[in-house]
Amino acid sequence: MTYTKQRILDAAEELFGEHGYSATSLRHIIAEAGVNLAAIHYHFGSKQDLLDQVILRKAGPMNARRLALLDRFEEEAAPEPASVEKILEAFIAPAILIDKSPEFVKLMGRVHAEGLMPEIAQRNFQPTIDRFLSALRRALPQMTAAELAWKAHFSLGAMAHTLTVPTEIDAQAAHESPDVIVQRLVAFVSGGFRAPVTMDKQTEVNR
Amino acid sequence: MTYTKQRILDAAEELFGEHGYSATSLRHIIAEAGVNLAAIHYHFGSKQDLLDQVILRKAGPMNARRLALLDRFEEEAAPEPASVEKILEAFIAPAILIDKSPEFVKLMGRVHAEGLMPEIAQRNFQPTIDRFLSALRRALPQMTAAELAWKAHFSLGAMAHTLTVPTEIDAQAAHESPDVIVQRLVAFVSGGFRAPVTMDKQTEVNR
DNA sequence: GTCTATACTGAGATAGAC
DNA sequence: GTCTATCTCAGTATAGAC
Repeated sequence: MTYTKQRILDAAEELFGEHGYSATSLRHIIAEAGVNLAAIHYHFGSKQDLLDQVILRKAGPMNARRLALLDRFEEEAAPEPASVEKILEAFIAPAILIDKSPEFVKLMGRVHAEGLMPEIAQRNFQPTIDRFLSALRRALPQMTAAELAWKAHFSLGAMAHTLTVPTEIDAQAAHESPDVIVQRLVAFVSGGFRAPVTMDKQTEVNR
Repeated sequence: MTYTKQRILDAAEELFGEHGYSATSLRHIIAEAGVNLAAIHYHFGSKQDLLDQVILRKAGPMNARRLALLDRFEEEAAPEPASVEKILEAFIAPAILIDKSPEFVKLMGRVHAEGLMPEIAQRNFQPTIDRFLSALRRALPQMTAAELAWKAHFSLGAMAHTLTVPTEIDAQAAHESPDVIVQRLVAFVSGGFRAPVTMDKQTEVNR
């Protein structure tokens, strides 16, 4: 990897995380990186592809950490399946605690939030997601596939929203340590997973 | 309201919901609406202000419905406070079931997701949010303010993510009726709210 | 008051010289 | 590999027709 390419990736990670994807122009990035505009298109092809590369550079280690944690928790629980809490912790903690790099955490939150998770990244994440879904199926054998999929969807939403700047939270609460935030989020989504469904009646709203 | 202004609002609501805010150009909107480009700036000032007006046009009735439901549920439960489930249902259902207008539902999801909830809309939503937070405080008197704020934050994330196109869900599950989705989401976030916090130990990840 | 024609600035992208 | 110049299209601003 050339020096120029490296500088572009670093600047892009910082600026995308700080201001979001749309709000960051390639001209901001070249100013921060001290390179020429065309260099971005030479090395990456497009702004979208640059985002892909920024994500993929760190997503690999992040997902490896997730899978390692899941393996460990499953070993510790054997022969029983790992608990819902542990499985969700293995998925969530590496996303928030990744090597003390808050820029990347914010970036991942923004990428989820802006609906930009690109196909390339999606492909990269799919094996990890599949592995976690099958772990959850073992932990919750009575749950239907549709219900599991929805609960995973809700959980991803809660996680993504948490990764972005939490402006809705009191300033005080927002300054809690990442460890505490992980615990709060894991407890919340675990409660959601364990909650029973009540599908036997119309919603009250339509009475 | 002039005919031109009306046409612009309708076209903007449809296109913002369909393709997102950033991906929709003002020139797309004027083509759909059959008006002149400058008419947008005459009537609305800017693209951002146009989005504000699109949201405010329907947010008022939506929040009114939320508050009406909350009032009814609180009356029915009196003298006890309304249950967490009912409070959350009163908040979530109108966002998803709003007058059979899936375009606006998608738009609200995208606005939350792209982090665009503009200040004007924020001001418009704040009284409703405050009303619901105080209802939740009554339903969960033992919960600390920080914990309640975080759980509301997680719930908003799950809801916003759900409003967007649920590509991560199986095609089958995605075609469930809005009623069922409301029930699933209410059950999920209610479980999250009722889940106990376990703040008494370090996360396992750091061992 | 409403709307149109036109132009300005900055965005992402590309071709070609070096 | 890198840089200059240029293209198209975005949001925006304004002058003026009706």
